[in-house]
Amino acid sequence: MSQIRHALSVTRDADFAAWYQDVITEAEMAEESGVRGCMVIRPWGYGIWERIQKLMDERIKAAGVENCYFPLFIPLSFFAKEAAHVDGFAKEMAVVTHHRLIADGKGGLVPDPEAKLEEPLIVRPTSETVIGAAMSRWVQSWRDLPLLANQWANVVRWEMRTRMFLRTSEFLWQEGHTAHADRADAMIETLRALEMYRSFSEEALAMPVFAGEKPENERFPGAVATYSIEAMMQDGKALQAGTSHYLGTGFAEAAEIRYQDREGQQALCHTTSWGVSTRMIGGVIMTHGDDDGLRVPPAIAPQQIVILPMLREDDGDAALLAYCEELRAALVKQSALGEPLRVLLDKRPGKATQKRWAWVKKGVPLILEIGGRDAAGAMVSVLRRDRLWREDAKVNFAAQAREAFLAAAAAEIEDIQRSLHADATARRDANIERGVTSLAELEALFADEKRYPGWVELSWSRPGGAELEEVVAKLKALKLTIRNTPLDAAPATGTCLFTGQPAVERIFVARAY
RNA sequence: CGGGGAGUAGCGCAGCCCGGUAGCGCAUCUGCUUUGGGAGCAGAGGGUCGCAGGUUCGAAUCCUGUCUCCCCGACCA
Repeated sequence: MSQIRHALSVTRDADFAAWYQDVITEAEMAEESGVRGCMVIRPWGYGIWERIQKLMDERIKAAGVENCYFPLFIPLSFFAKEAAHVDGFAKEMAVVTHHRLIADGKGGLVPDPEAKLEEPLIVRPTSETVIGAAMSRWVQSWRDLPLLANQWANVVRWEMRTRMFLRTSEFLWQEGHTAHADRADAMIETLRALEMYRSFSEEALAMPVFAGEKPENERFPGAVATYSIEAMMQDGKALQAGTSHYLGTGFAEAAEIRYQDREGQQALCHTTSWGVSTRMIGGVIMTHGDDDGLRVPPAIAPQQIVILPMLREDDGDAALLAYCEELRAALVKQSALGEPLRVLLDKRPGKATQKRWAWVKKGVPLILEIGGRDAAGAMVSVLRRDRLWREDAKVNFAAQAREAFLAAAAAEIEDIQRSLHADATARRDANIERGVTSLAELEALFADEKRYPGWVELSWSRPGGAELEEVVAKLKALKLTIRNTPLDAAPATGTCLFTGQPAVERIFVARAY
């Protein structure tokens, strides 16, 4: 087994952070842009994002939410209206202060002091405030509610430390914003969005997650309650992959989103917001990637099957290409996961082996290498990306009769989707410790700096305020954070290992990205 | 924002300490031979050494500033 010559130069075991960077580079997903914290998303990475967009957008629309678009720039005064919101974002904001450049006399350009804006504009870090302003115009009567809006957009947060896809200064996302007549209706929407994210993550990304409520210290600035989906990466750390917030009436008060109820009284709306971003792609890399690069779940793979003709640059190529084209045509008539198969015939010149390793690193689910003998004998040579190596350390090609392969291809694509999800779920569940009942046990578990043991699920008394701050500080000493209170957890048992009070619920505790 | 490391050909790097006019591997191109599983040999092309100043007869190399990236911390829907 050790003779396997992997496609990447860094393994996950040797250096997980370097491996993550290497996958992104080698799979040609994204690259440096030269602008601090901002990345160029290359076709393969953007193709995955387009798949995520398409499948998520269908779910959003199915829930009756309509897409719209709001400005990139937000007047500073809009933002200043909700105090907690300002506090949460003030330190990481890009601000536009001028509208013109002039020559500095040294061959460069500087902002023209004469062209200073009356009121600075901030580049949106999130759009609650602008969308709130629109909602206050759109909502007049109880008949206008609920108001369900979403936008696909880019946002900017000037983070101190950035990592490709996981935390970039600019990122792409969708943000849903809704207004409701009362708390109950808004909570239903908040939890609907959370469940949409949970099922999307499991079904489309094949990434198992726990959906639950964040502790009060982790709430979105200005929110009354914040919910998240949390995924476990292969290094055992947690990734918050999506959030849904119940905002109460605070934002409605700031933006004056009011309606006249059935009794003729003015009332404040209850609002929600929810979003997922390009961070999900980082989650897919760290959930499914291996030492040969990315493995893309078929549901979000820009191409699910790549056909590589073994071109010889001779007279036989024409017949070989005709066979491959005919194979492609037969495949795209089939459907898997509810959509036609996405199949690419890679006719570019070059050696088939080199092209093969490029596709392996990109993680395309099925690779077909077709030579002259396959064409003559009505055969295909099939390589499953999720089962790349044989026991003897050779690449795991399976020679199959063309007809047999065609009959099974769609099922095989669906099997890869299932298999990636099953593997990720098994790995996650094997790395959750549930037997911790005291702080001393928790500390002992994380005592070894070299070996991070994964997540801990434990029971606590859900302290708040100063008492919670103490708990957070104790966990911080172990580099741990509270991820969420899973909605489907077993009932809490015993006493809280932090406060000694009777436990009321279970939480996940983990290191996080 | 603090500490550490780095920026030299498309990619990965050496050269820097001790200034003398640009090098290696992979990739690319050409030719020949191979080729059913990550080919071999020979030859060729490609770089204002991150950027801006300074010192010097001369700077990839020394000095100052600045931008960007990576790691650790702080911060962080």
